[in-house]
Amino acid sequence: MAKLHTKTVQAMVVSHGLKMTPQRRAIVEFLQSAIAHPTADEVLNAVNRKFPMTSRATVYNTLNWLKGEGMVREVYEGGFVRYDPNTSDHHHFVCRHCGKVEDIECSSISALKICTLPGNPQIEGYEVTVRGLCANCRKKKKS
Amino acid sequence: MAKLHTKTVQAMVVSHGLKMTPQRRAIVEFLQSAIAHPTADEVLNAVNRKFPMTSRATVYNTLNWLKGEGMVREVYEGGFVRYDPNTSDHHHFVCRHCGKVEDIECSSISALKICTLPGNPQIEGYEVTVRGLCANCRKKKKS
DNA sequence: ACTTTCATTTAGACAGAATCTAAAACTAGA
DNA sequence: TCTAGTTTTAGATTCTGTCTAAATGAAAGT
Repeated sequence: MAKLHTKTVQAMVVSHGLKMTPQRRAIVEFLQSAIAHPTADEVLNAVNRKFPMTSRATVYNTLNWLKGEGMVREVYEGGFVRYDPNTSDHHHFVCRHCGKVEDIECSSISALKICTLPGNPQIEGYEVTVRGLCANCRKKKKS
Repeated sequence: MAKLHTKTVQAMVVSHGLKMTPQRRAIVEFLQSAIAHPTADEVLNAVNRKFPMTSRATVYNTLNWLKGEGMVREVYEGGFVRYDPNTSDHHHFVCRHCGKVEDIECSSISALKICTLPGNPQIEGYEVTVRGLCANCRKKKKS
């Protein structure tokens, strides 16, 4: 599964009869370069550094569209909605102390065996949130 | 681990030098009887049916206190914060069609083996969100 | 049962996040 | 270049959640 890519977005935009704009491009590019999981506000600030007049509405429209197309994931942790540009199958680690959200490769976790669930729903996937103390906070606590 | 229980809450309240009020009781009772995972607003509406003057602040205060005491869990799905009165260790199933959130017993899922994560953080627990089509939506799609 | 104390409730103000609107600007294709 | 139709923008609006100060009410002692 591909990570968020400008070309992919461009193609997606065109195939939907939409238009590629500098703002959309800037949003996508920021998301690509983001190491962490930015909030909508962080995206807005970042894009504003490039296009000082970008409005909140544009950022939300674009994020929601990307979400709808499955090109970003929404992650809610510590009372904030964050956007995750990594759409490849993966899980999350959340630090209970600093609140940081880190990606976990699928391969770091054993596959889940899900037995029959009540009602027998159709299972399409799953994601795991691991909680604990991140390396940094762990070190700080010790010293 | 116990589910939310009026007696437990009563004891907890007293042991903290707090006071048991009809509003708190109504909130707890509604959470107990809730099959689904109500939003703060749904709690407010439900409690207002019994005590028409209950204010938003009271509901949030109580929910936050219960959360702080570990007597309810916060769950975020479909853009909404929900409250889960089931504090026993369990996971969630989310229907991609109707958005319903259902509890999954721990025993329905095989234990996870988490290999060494980058940075070697201290792992304290994990929760799983299974996604798919619930029994109801599955039936409707077929017909 | 009465009083006192102090937590709690209330309504409404407030703050922040997200959505909506209508007019202006722009993209992309002809 | 021109045009049609999408997108952007600023600001208004809505919604969630928090805060405040005044009024209320629970619980313990009398």
